[in-house]
Amino acid sequence: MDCRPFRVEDTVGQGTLAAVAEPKYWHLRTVLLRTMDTEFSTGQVLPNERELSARFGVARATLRQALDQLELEGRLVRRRGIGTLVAAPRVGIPVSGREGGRGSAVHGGQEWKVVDCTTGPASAALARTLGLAEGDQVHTVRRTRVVQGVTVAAESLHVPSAALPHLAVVVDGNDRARGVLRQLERVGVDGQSRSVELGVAESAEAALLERPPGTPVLVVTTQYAAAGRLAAVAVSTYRADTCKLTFGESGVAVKVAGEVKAAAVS
Amino acid sequence: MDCRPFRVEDTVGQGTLAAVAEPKYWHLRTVLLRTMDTEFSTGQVLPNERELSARFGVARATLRQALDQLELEGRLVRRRGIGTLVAAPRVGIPVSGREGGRGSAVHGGQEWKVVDCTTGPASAALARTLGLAEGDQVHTVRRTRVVQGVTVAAESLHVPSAALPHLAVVVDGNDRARGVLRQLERVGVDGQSRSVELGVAESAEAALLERPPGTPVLVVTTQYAAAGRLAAVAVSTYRADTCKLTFGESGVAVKVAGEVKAAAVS
DNA sequence: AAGTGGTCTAGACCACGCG
DNA sequence: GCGTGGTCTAGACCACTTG
Repeated sequence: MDCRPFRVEDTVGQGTLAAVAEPKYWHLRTVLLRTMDTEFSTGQVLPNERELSARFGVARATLRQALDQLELEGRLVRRRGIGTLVAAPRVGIPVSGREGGRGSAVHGGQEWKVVDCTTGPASAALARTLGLAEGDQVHTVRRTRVVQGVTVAAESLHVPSAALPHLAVVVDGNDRARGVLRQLERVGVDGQSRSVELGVAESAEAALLERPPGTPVLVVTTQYAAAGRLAAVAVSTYRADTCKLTFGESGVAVKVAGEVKAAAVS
Repeated sequence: MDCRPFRVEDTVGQGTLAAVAEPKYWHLRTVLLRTMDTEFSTGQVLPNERELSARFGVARATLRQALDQLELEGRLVRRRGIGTLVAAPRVGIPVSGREGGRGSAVHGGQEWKVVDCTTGPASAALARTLGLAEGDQVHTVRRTRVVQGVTVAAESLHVPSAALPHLAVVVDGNDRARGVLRQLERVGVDGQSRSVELGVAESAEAALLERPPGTPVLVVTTQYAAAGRLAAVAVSTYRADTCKLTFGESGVAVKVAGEVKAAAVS
């Protein structure tokens, strides 16, 4: 195929030496974005990088810089050996107490798949966030969140042993994980507080997310409280390329289905 | 100065042809991160890029790829003409109904600075999110959020004219903005629902945030409801490099001051 | 003027997916 | 084998800050 829509005139020259001399890659991004919106649809593959860079009269590295931006915005997916595809709009992923899975506060629904469960002394950083002394025993459940067949998040849930007095320590692996989660349910969770920040997936999480290391992720840190005390801390890393985190608050009964494109509302 | 801590042996060779042949830039990132954590402190400047790339025996572009990662994680700040600095830990920014400014639901506190206010027909995308017909009149208040002297966010608050029947239309600029905000207060807000996703700052927001275009941002979309109807939509872009968004829920009285480093809890 | 990060180039080779 | 994106190089020039 030829994929005519991309034309050289769009970017070359840039004639008007007015403006503030926008970088080439940024201008290129804008042109690509416009063309994608008007001439392409979800899942379609763009011309390959060598082709595009030639067509726009720039070095391949410069074109890639533009594609990097679009990928960060979740507008592109690049697959080695395949090509560059127009991405589907981001999926809204509920991250609220009442909505994940079956409605438990630690959202133990079927969306979550336990990877493993370990118990050991807390690192300095972890002890600090849990309000423990360094070296105190902590259960750690690693699990992934799978939505519509796609792994969208990896999580480490840390629970001080002291918070689960009735847990049989003999069981191991998935059984123990189940035990920890069930016990945590039983303890009851009064409330929670969360934070969201940008991060990159290290090798371990990256593998779980089926992405290369360095993949941008939204890091959600949740503190679960029980009886006024901190009962658990979860660190969840959501794939930033495909996820839009939603925090529903139950009082709202607005039934607007639309999605806001940040760009479109500027 | 010499900045000895960075040593060549850390990365060159990588001898063991075991492992999965980690990319150089990723390994470099790890080495830099470790050295920064142990030998440098907040605000300190690293050796310049040409120096570092020479010291590690890689091309400057490769070194920059590693620095790009660290910058995305908020560990580095690069200033043209100055150098590369170790960044301060991210600031926790409350994004909850009760915590911003003076406690109003649309957080009208002194942290927010109105930039301008316009009224005009809604674009197709905006009309959809507000549940209006395209072309319906909408007030748009642009403002920035300044925390401790730093502009951390830019926001566009969209309110359908129909939702504010008592607004005098004659006033303009800041007066109108104040009017819109006050009227919105008066209407009352029952609840709200939010989403967070990754984006990049376009030129307009980038300027407000005092960052170059393409800067990664956390896009927070908030829907405000009043009497069961959607009364307003706010699209806020927070600087991803410096901000950690916090969603406090009032029931939690946990007083743990610590911060979780995602990396440290893996 | 000197030093810094930011942009851009032209080319090479590698790792992956598919026919 | 071939085409794709991913990595890496060596070098050039520009834009910005500071003395």
